[in-house]
Amino acid sequence: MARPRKFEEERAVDAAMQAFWAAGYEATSTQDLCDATGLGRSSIYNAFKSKHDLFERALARYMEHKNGELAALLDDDARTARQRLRAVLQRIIDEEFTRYPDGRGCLVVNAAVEVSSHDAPVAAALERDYGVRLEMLRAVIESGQRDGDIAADRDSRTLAHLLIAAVGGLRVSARAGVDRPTLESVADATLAAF
Amino acid sequence: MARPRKFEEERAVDAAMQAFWAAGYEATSTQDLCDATGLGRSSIYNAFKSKHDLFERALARYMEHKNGELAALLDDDARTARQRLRAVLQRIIDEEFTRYPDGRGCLVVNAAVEVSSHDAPVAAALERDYGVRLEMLRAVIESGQRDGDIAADRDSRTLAHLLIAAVGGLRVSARAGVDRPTLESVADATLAAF
DNA sequence: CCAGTTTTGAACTGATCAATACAAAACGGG
DNA sequence: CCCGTTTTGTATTGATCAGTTCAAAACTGG
Repeated sequence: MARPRKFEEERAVDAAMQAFWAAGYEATSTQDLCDATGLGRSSIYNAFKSKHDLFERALARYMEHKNGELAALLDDDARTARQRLRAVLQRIIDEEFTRYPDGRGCLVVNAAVEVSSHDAPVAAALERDYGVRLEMLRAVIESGQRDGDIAADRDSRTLAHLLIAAVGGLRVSARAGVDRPTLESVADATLAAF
Repeated sequence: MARPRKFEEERAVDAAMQAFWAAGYEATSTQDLCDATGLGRSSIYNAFKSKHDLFERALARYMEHKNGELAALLDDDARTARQRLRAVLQRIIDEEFTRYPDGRGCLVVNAAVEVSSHDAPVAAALERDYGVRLEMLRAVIESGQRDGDIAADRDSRTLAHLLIAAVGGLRVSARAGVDRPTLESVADATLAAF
């Protein structure tokens, strides 16, 4: 064959993801991507078509990772459906204030706001990802409705959409400077709609 | 004195606001600002310190305008408090799908997500603006509680925070591709928490 | 150890970035 | 009408932008 690649493509995508996540798409230069990945420009442009292509890969990887975390949160058999939904909201708050205290937020939300309207492939990826999360949440909500934990007369799809919107709302509010105890009371109040 | 300015500063800020709103802060170049305002570079840099300064002015103007619209919506004496809150959510949906069908969304949300974490003065402006909206909504919610329209045992501040979060959530969901009827049912479901 | 293929680093592309320099043009008070 | 001030258009700054070129280095199957 030939000379093997010295880096793992996944590691590079991970590093690029961190860069895009921390600074946004436009504000991340190709030089930033070289620094973040530790690769030269040739290596990056050899492995990926363009900055945009690398962003799509980074976004897809983020979605994969975060949806795995969401599935794990929703799989907790020790909790009621309602408690699981509350745990999802709590996770968002923990991310915004503890896990990522630098204010980077969520790459999916950032991409939806910063790039989706100017970028059809990214918009399509976001729409697909939304559908995945919707189905995960709908399944949990319906199980809660069977258990009598969540009002059975409400449309489970609508409630799933509502929970996703609540996640987005918490994230935007956190970026606007709302403090943690306030967001926790907002999360509690949100569940009153379920 | 001397030669008078041929343009009105407010008009220039308005035009810049449109540009930032449509494309985002990073993606708007100073040339774009010249094109949008119809001014030369010298005129812009003579009237404003920098691109960043012009952005702050544009953001402030946006907030002023939008908060005026919000006040008008909340002042409708013919509606109950709950109906006014629903009208606020409906306005967001109408903006996202009808008024601004190009997907530009809300400049405040865009700024919160794209720039606030890297930009202290913008973050401070967003925080102040949040406080203004919070007080307007809290006043309406408390009047609804006096009328028996909104459950009086809930904390009015928390409900106001919740409504602002709902606005942010609707906007993010709209950017992620959720359709209009779905968002309207989400808006209805949100009010079940009040 | 060599032929053939791929990766890599460094230099470089033209374009565009935000911002400035400077002089000519345009004005108002006297 | 003209002096002093401000605005404006043009040209330009050095830096950085995303992306390419190209040859040397690195590797593997034979």
